[in-house]
Amino acid sequence: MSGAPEPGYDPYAFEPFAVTVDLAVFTVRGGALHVLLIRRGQEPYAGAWALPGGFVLPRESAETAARRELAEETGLPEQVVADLHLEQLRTYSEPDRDPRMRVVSVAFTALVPDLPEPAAEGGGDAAQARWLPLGQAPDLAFDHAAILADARIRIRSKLEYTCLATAFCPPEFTLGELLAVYETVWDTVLDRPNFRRKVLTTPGFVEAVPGAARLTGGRGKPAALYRAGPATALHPPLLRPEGPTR
Amino acid sequence: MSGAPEPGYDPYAFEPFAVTVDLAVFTVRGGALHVLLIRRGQEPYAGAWALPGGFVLPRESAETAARRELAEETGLPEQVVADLHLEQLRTYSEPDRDPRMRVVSVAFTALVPDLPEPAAEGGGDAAQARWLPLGQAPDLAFDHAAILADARIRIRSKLEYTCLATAFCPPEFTLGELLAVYETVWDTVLDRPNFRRKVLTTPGFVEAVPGAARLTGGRGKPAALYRAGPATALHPPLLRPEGPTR
DNA sequence: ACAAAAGTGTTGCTTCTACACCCATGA
DNA sequence: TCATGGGTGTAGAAGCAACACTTTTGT
Repeated sequence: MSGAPEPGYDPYAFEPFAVTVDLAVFTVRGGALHVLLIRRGQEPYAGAWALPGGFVLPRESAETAARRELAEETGLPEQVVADLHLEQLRTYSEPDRDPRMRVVSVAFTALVPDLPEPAAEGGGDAAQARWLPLGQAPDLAFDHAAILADARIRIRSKLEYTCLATAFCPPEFTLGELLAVYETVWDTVLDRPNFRRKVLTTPGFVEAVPGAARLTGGRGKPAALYRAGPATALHPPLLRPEGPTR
Repeated sequence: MSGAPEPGYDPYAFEPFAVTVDLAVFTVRGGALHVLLIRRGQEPYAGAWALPGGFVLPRESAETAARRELAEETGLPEQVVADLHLEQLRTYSEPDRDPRMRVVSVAFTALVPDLPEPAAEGGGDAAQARWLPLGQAPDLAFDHAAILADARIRIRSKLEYTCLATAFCPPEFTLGELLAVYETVWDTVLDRPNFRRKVLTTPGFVEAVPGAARLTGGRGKPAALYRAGPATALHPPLLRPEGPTR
């Protein structure tokens, strides 16, 4: 930024802006990508579904506000919210995106493992918080449908060149579970042996948990367990097939 | 966002936020990456260099404000500003990033071809606008050094998997010029024949201008001319070498 | 003739893809 | 013993890196 408002630095010289945060929090559950939504308890859009979020307080950064609102509005466990990897998506600033007043919203994306349904009784304004599958997402308040669409595009391409997919998995996971994350988010079918090799030969993507194994589908050979490794980028990337394979 | 301020919708109920935009506009000139900076004419940081930018007006989106401020503060040609590809970098919202008041800033990145020095006399608050090489960038006002660093990281990786490099080139360019863009931004040396093949075999990256050729260094064989093609993504990507080759 | 820059060809290596096949477990 | 999911092997194709070599211009 640069330059001051012409009359000087009077903070009240302009029509004020409100600054909010919105969160697109995703998880993979039962072969479908789900997003965490709340049902609004107040006007405008009372009763409609919306992304969790809310106003940034005077002494907060957007990141801090995002974490606070997520904890308040959804029943996500304390620890999950604290450790969450939040990533800025972009900022939405169209003048009429909120009917009340001028509201600029900083949108974030986050990925979490499949968790139990959040406590139905969130605090704050949210009457209800639920995971809903993207395929049958209801109409959303404000411009949240657009934000959600942008967030989905972002995470789809992020899986290609980052190690973020492990964020969808519990602390210890099988390669089959990791594969399912990719297949679900990309809506494709990947070759299991090749996927396996790619993941294991990328240094730092995953680390084996020695000796550990787990049965997944009830049947079949128990699968070895892995933890997320220290790597964050995927070089070279894991490209998704172009044609819709599914 | 969701939920209203507790007392209702009174826009003045909270300490107001100001919303600004900041722009990191890059060009490649003489083998060095340059950024467009202005010298501030007012307090705070009067006399210091800063990224161009300014306040978002009540009826503007951040994108509109960015374009307007860029036109006002720097002498960039009308047409260049209108056609510019602006991309949001991220939003900076630390509470004390501006000493005057609470200011949240939406940062943008843009790439332009090597242009003549902007008119020294920008309008608005900017006393002066200049291209400065990144290597010898001065201290910047506010948190602009951090924004600039983030922007640089972003464009470096964007060259890998998008066709954005052509935005640094004039409408018609040689492959040698495009190569120079990559080598400058990445600070590496690339193999010319391999680079050439990669660019030409990526559908839609560049289009040949039939029959056209241009002498570049004064000497040597005239180079064929190309235009930017319709493609925007680079699949598969053009990965930069890891070790600092230069 | 020489230097400089553009452009072509070739070879070997690495990576990816497709698919066949074996292993461990529950029903 | 069969179905199911985990895991290994391999041959062909594709892509990439390195480098030798040809072409066209100005001096």
